[in-house]
Amino acid sequence: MTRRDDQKDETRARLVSAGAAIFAEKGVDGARIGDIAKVAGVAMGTLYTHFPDKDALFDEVMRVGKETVLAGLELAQSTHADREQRDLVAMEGVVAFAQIHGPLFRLLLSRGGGDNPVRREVINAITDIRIRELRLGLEQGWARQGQDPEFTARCEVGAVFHLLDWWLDNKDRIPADTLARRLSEVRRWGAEGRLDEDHRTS
Amino acid sequence: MTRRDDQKDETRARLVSAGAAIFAEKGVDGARIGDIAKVAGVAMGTLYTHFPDKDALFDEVMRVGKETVLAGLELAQSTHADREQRDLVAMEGVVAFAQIHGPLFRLLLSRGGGDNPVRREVINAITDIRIRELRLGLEQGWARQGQDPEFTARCEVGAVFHLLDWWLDNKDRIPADTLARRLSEVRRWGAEGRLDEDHRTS
Amino acid sequence: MTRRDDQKDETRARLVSAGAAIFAEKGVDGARIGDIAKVAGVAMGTLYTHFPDKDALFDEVMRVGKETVLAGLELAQSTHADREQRDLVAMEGVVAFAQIHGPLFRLLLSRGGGDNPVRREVINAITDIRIRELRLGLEQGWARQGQDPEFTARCEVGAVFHLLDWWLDNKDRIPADTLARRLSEVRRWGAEGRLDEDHRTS
Amino acid sequence: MTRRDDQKDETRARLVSAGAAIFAEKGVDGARIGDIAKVAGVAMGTLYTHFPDKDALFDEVMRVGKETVLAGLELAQSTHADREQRDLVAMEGVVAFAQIHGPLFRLLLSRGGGDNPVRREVINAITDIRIRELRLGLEQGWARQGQDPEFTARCEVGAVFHLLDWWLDNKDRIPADTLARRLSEVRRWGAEGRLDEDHRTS
DNA sequence: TATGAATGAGCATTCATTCAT
DNA sequence: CATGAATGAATGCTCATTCAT
Repeated sequence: MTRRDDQKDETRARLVSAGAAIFAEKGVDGARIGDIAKVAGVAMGTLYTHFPDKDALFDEVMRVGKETVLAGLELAQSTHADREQRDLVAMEGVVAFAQIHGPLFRLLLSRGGGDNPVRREVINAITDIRIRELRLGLEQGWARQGQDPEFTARCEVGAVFHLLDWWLDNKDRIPADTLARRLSEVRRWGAEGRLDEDHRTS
Repeated sequence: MTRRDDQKDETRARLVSAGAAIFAEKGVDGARIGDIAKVAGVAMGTLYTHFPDKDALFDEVMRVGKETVLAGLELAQSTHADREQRDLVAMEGVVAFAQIHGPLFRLLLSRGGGDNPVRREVINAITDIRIRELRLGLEQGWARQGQDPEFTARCEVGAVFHLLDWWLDNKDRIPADTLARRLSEVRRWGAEGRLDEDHRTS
Repeated sequence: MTRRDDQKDETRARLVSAGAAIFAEKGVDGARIGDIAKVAGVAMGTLYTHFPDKDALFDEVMRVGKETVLAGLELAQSTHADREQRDLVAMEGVVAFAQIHGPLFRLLLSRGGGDNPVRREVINAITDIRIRELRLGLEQGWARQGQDPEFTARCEVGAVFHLLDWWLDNKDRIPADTLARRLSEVRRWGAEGRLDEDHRTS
Repeated sequence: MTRRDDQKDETRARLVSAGAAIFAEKGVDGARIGDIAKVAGVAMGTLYTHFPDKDALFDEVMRVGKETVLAGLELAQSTHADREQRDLVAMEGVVAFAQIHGPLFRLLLSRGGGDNPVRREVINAITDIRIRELRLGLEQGWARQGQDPEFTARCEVGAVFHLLDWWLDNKDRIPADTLARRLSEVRRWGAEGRLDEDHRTS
């Protein structure tokens, strides 16, 4: 890869990043190409040497966001053998993502972005991971019997994302690590019907 | 109130209704004044004899939506003396609202509408009602001890709205009354830590 | 004439008066029918029961203004036998008109009103009166010999109207009666080439 | 300054020029952006890459007009040492300006343009130049004693501009050079109270 | 490839005029 | 006749997209 290709990729990445910021703040229809270019530090025309039009940039922003989120989740899944630890790490990961990429988090996972299909894909992917876990739990006996794994999973996802959305505007109310711990407790209570002594909310 | 004033109010109401439909479908920036006028069955100029501009119509749509939602909730609160019954009626009400005003529900309560302050007001108002209930429950002993009422309430609200949002695209999966029952179970489990035998999910 | 006709004429007169004010302030294109109706204290539709359209109202405003100005001038002409007295009265009349109908004065006689034909008619009528006087003066020997009456008349008219226009924004600089006296001196100097001792500027 | 910047300036200049023509003909409110763009030979949107809105273009038209007029006047002032010659050159200059930029002349100096502040600035600037000359004349003895320089100057300006305005519609009545000569005679008579033999109107 | 001036279709908004009451 | 809500053509302005440099 030549220096020129590097620069091209760099410019493209900055456009995607700027697009994420502006799309997240204003929505697709509210976003201005000129604003995105300005934030990216390039001329408006440059955007069109990398993407055919506004919608293509938006799609790319969503695609990159999706990959980032799913990669993070996969990492959290693969890290620990212990279930409770793994859950906690997963929640810490999602809290960190929300903290770092606030607007992108909202675009992808809470509100914003409207009916975008990629948004559904991400949420479904996350939900499916949890559904599989819960099914395994029912088999292995650690999951609360009688529950519908899909229903439980969607409740969890809704609760977690809604709380993170609220937290983004109220970060001073709860520290990030406390929030992650509480979220993993919520999930355990919903999934297993018990709270581990060590992590019980004081 | 003369016949003429009646007609004026009627026209205004049709504009708000049409605005709700179009704004909910396309968002503020995506909505076209011409589409709203067409749906309302009036000329484009008519909109401007009732509202100074597009944003003012949007604000009014949100305001009316907020009042409708809160009025329905208050009604559900005041109806039954028995807590479980009251909860079920409340969930039936919110399911019915989502079913009838699908797009408006999303605009006000799930995604869409972006950062609108009225949206926050509605969600906070609903959350506050639940927080007060939970505090009462802690005093009266029926609520699960050790919980943070605000945290529980936000989890519930997130779970319920997320599920309703999902259900709007998957109505064939669960009948409305079953959904309402399950939602009230979710809330009971989260708040009280028990499930009544009669309503346990099969 | 019945009471109803009286009222009709009254309404019409108020529309013309309001039109004069708004047209003078904003010009024909800048004037808003709604503003004129508001100033006249009637509904917008009422305007159209008296005049076919905006231009017709403007024409009427100009026509009435022209008649008022010319009637005042004719009055001043016919009042006094003595030439100097007559001139002074004429200037006093035009100063009074500018003072009372400031905006209308500008519309008709100085700036504003654009290329309106009535405006030209008024100015030409006023100029013609003076041209006839000057021709008489050349015959009778009191007018400065060698002058072109038309040229002199136009200079006088331009000077007088320009000064009045300036005075309207600077009424505190010169009292109305002093202004009228000075204007008649200017005209005498231009026409006769002499200043009467009694009226010389102090 | 690159070729590209040159083109941008060229476009801007054409917009100002076209704006002058259309504004002068129709007034600010009567002017159509589409007409200005058509005359300038550019697309409507181009106007907005150079000026924020219609009023800003109008302001620029007036500003450029003011500079042009004042530059011409200054040039005439500085050219000749002899007072009578200088006056004649000044009048020839203003007649030429009216002849070449007829509508702009009216916009800036006679009627049109309404209450525009730049219009006042130009007229006041021109008047002030003459006031200073007359004060000098009173000191040096060549000006008619007993006059108020400000009053005289305003009369002159009014007379000259009114005659030029009339002349624009009646160019066949008087040749341009004769007009300039007569205007300078008018000014000399008003200011000095004498007419030079050589230039006396035949 | 990068630029940004130019483009022009698209849109929100205005406002003279109409007409049912 | 008076009213003012409704009308819709006209207009100013926006902004995604193009293209000459």
